[in-house]
Amino acid sequence: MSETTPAAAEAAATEPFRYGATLAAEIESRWQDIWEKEGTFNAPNPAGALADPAAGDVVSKPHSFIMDMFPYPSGAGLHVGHPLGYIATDVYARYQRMTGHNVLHTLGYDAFGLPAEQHAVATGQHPRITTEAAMANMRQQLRRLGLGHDPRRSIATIDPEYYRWTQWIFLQIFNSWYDQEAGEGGKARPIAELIAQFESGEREVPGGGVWAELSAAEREELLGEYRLAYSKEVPVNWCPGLGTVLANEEVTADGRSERGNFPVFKSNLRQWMMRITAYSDRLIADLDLLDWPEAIKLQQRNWIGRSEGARVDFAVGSGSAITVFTTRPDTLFGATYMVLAPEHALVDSIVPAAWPAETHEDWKGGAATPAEAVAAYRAEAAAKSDVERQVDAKVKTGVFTGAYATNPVSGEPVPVFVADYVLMGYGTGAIMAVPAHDHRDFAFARAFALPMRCVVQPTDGRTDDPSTWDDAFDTYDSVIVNSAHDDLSLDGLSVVEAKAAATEWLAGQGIGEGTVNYRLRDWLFSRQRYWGEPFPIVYDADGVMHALPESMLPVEVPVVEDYSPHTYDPFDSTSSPKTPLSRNEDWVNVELDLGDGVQTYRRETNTMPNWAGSCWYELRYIDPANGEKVVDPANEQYWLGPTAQKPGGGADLYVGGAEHAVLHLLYARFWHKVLHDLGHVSSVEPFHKLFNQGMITADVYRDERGFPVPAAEVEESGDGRYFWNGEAVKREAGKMGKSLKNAVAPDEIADEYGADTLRLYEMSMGPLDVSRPWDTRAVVGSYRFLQRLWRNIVSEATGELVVTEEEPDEATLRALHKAIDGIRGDMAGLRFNTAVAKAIELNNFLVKRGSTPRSVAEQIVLMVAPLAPHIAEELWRRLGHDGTLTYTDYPVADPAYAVAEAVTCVIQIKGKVKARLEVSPAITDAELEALAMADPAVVAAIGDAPVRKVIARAPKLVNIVTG
RNA sequence: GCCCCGGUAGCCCAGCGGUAGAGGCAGUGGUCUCAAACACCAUCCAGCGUGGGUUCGAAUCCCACCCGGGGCACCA
Repeated sequence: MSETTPAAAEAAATEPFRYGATLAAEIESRWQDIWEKEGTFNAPNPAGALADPAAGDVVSKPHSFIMDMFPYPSGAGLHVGHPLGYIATDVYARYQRMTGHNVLHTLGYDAFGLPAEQHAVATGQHPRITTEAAMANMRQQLRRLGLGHDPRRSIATIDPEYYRWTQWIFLQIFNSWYDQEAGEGGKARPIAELIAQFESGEREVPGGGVWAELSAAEREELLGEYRLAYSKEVPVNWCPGLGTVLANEEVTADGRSERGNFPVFKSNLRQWMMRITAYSDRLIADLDLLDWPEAIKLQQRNWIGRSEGARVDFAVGSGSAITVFTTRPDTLFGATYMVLAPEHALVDSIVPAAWPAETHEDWKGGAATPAEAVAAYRAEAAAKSDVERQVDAKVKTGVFTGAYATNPVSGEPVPVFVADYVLMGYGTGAIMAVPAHDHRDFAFARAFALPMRCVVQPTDGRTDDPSTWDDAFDTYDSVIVNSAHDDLSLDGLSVVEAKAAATEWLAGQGIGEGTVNYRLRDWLFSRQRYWGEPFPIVYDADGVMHALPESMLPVEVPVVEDYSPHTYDPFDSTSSPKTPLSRNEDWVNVELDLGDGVQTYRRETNTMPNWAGSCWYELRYIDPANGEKVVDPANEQYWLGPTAQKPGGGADLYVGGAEHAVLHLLYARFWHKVLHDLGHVSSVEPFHKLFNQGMITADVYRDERGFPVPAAEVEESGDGRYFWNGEAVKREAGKMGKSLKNAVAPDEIADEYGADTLRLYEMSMGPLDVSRPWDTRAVVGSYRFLQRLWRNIVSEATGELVVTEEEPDEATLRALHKAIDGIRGDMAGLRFNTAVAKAIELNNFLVKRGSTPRSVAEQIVLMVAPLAPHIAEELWRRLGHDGTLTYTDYPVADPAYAVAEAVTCVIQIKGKVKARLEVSPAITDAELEALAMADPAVVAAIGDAPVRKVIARAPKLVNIVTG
C-alpha cells in the first residue's frame, strides 16, 4: 500500500485549497507546534510548582483526571491498535475542557521490566539506551496524533527522581503493620507503634519473651511476621527459563510463565513478599465504591476468593488434632475420611509404624509400611511441576497414612489420607472429605472404595443411597438429613441454617469456630533481574536487615557491563535463582552510617517487579516535580479526593485493556490503601471509573503451509477468494502484529489521509469496548467526511470562506440542535461511534442544503473539535477567531429545536402497518386515535371486523386490534 | 465444566418494547475526464444466530440451544 502514490496527495498538488493529505499534514503539524509552544493542555494545580496564578481559583473549578493505562514503550513501534484508547481519552478530555473542566491528561512510560532487559541482552545494548530510544520513538508517533497531553507530567518509571518515590513507598509499606483492631476492618500503622507496644508490655511478645532481651536478629525475625513488606522463605514459583521467581498472578492456569511460556516449579526460597492479604476484605468491599465493569469486579472478587466457613478440629492419636477448613460445616456428619496435603507438617507425626489390620491393599500404594508409602508419594508429588500436576488433575491419587481421626459429631473413626488434590497453600492444608456432597471427594472416594454418607436430601430425583450415584450432590437448596446425635441435630434444617447451627455447636464444644478464608495469597515482590528498582534495604555484618533512611534515596540502578539474568534449562527444577546485581561487588558492599557509625553493609540484590512503578503513577502525574513529598495533599485532594460522585475518590476515568483485571489493578488498589491508612492520600481508591477498550483485530492471510503472508499485498477476487502473488490464501481473524504480517502503522494512515482522519476512523469503527477488525479500505469514509466539512466552509477553488451570513432557517436549526443534543450525550457517554455518525448526518444535511450559514458552521466545527482537533482549530481560525478553541464552550442544544416538528405516526391493525400519518409531536393519544380511526385506508382495512381494542402511543403509533 | 460479553444488509456497525436503519465501507449506475484516479450524485442489499414463551405488538423482555470472543478452573 505504501508503495503506491497516495492519490489524495496527487490531488492536493493540483488543487492547493482542497483538504487532502498535504494540507492536512501542514495544518496538523502547525497546530501541534502551537499547542506545544503555548502549553495549551497544561493543567494548573492548586498548589506547588504546577500551580498557575493566572489560572484563578483552580480549586473551585470542576476537575477531570483522565488516564490511560501506563504504556510499556515497545521498541517495535506502534500499530493502529495501540492508540485506540489514547485517542478515546483525548476526545473525552477535549470534550471535558469544552464543558468547563480543568482536565489532567498526560501519558508516562512504564519502562522497567523483562522485555526491555531481554531486548538489551539480545542486542547487546544497555536497557537504558534501548528503552529511552523506544520512548522517544513512541512519543514521536503519538505526537502526530495530536493528543492533548500535559507534557510536564509525563514521567517515566526508570527516572531516578521517579523511582526514589517507588522506593520511598516501599519503605512506608516495609515500616508498617496491619492492626486488625484499628478502625473498622483494621488499618496499616507505623511499625514503630508496634515496637512501642512490645517495649511497654502493652502487647505481649509472641512466644512469651521480653522485647528488651531479644537480639536484633530475633527482633527483626519477629517484626517480619507483622510488616506489610517482609522477606521470608516461602514456597514460590521458580521459573528457570526466565531465571526469576514469579507472582501467582504471573503464572498461567497450566503452570507456565505468562511471559515466555516456560515451566514454573514450586520451590522454597527466601523472597520479598507484600502482605496484600491483610487487605482482602477491604479490596472486596470497596469495589462497591467503584464505577467499573461488573466483569472486572467479578474477576477481582473471584481472585480474592473470600469463603465463609469454619475451622474444625478432628482428634487424631492421643492429644493432637488435625484442623480443617470447610465451607460446609453442615455436612460434618457426612465426613467419612480426611486428606492432608503432601507438604502438611502433621503427616510425619501421625504415621504409625505398621499398616492397621485389614487395610485395603489399594490404600497402601504398594508399600510395606505407612511411612514408606507416604515418603514415596511425597517424593512423587514434589517432583511434579505444576504443569504435570495440572495434567494429572483428572485422576485422583493418594495414599493412606495408616492413621485414623475421629469425626467429632458422629464419633466414627475416619481414615486419614495424603493426596495432592489438597493444596498446602489454601485453608489449613487439610480437609474433611464429604464424598456424597463434593465432586472431588466423590471421585477420590470412588477410586479408593471409601464409604459415603448422604446428609443432604437429594432434590433431583435420585435416591439417598450414594452407591447408586454417578456424582456428588452439592446443591445448597435442600435440607439436612441423617445428621443427629444426642445433643446436636441438624435434620430438617436448610443448608444455610445447618451451617450456622453446626458452627455454633462446634464453638460451644471448643473444637471449631466460624472463619473466613481467602484464595488470595501474599504478593511475591522480588525478582532476580537487573532492570528494575533496587530495594532500599541493606544487611549488616550479622545479617540483620536495615531499611535505608529517606535521605539515602534513591538507590540507583548501577550502570554495569553485565546485566544479563542467570537463566537455566527451562526444565531444570533443581536450579535456584541468582541475582544479576550480586555480581557487582563494588555496588553490593557499601559503607554507610545508619546511626551506629560507619559500617560495611551488603545491599539487597533482588529488584522489584515490573508492577511496582505502575502501582502509584497516578499520584505522580498529579505532582511530578515535587521533591519534598510523594504528592502534595492539596493537589491529591483536588484531583483524587472523594466527592459525592466518587465516594472512594480516584481518577475520574481510567481507560485500558481488560487484561489487567487482577494484576495491576489489584496491586495499585492495595498500595493506594496503604498510603491512605498512613495518611499520605485522602482517597481510598486510585481509579474511580474504569473502562475497558476493545482490541483492534485484523485479517490474517495464510498460505497453503499455514504461514502468514503480508496482508497488505493480498488481493480479493470477485468471488470472495483471496490471492497473494497469484497463490490462493486463506483469511482468518487475528490480533494485529508483526508476527502475523498484518500490522498497520498509524504513520502510514496519517501520511495518506492525515491524523484527523485516523482519529475519526478509529472512533467511528464501533463501540469503544468492543473488539473490531481493522479495514484500511474503509478509512476513506472518514476522510471524505472531513473533505465535505471543509468544502462546506472553505472553497476548494480559492481557499476563501464560503459560509453565508444568513440566519439559518428552521429546518437547519432543527437538524443542528438535534445533532447537538445527540452528540453531547454520546460524548459524555463515550459513545464516539454514534457521535461521529450524527456529525456526518448534520454535515450531509448541509451539503444537500447547498450553503452553510456561519453560525451553523461554527457550531459544527466546535462539535467535531474533540474528534478531529486539527481541522477544527484551522476552520475556527479561518472563521475569524483568534487562538485555540480548546476552552471554547461546547454547543448547547435549544430544546425548542431539538425535537422534530412533525413525526410519522404508524397505524397498525393487529400489529401490521396499514397507514401512516404526519402529526405534531405534541399530539395527544385521544386526538391521534380519532385521526387514525378516520383514515380511509384504516377504515377500509378494518372493514366489518369489530374493533376490540385501540392502543394509542402518541405521537408515534396507533395499533387497532380487531376480530 | 463454570462465569461473563457478543451474533442486525457482502463487511464494520446504529436501533435495545412500537415503521428494521443513524453513519461508514464494498457493489451497481451515472456526472466529471481524452481516459483514469480522486471527488460528486443516485441506487441495490437484511427481516435481526436457532427454537420456544410473555405481549395488542419482540431485533429489543424471559427460557433453552448453537456459534464466536474473554475469564476462571482440584481453592475444600
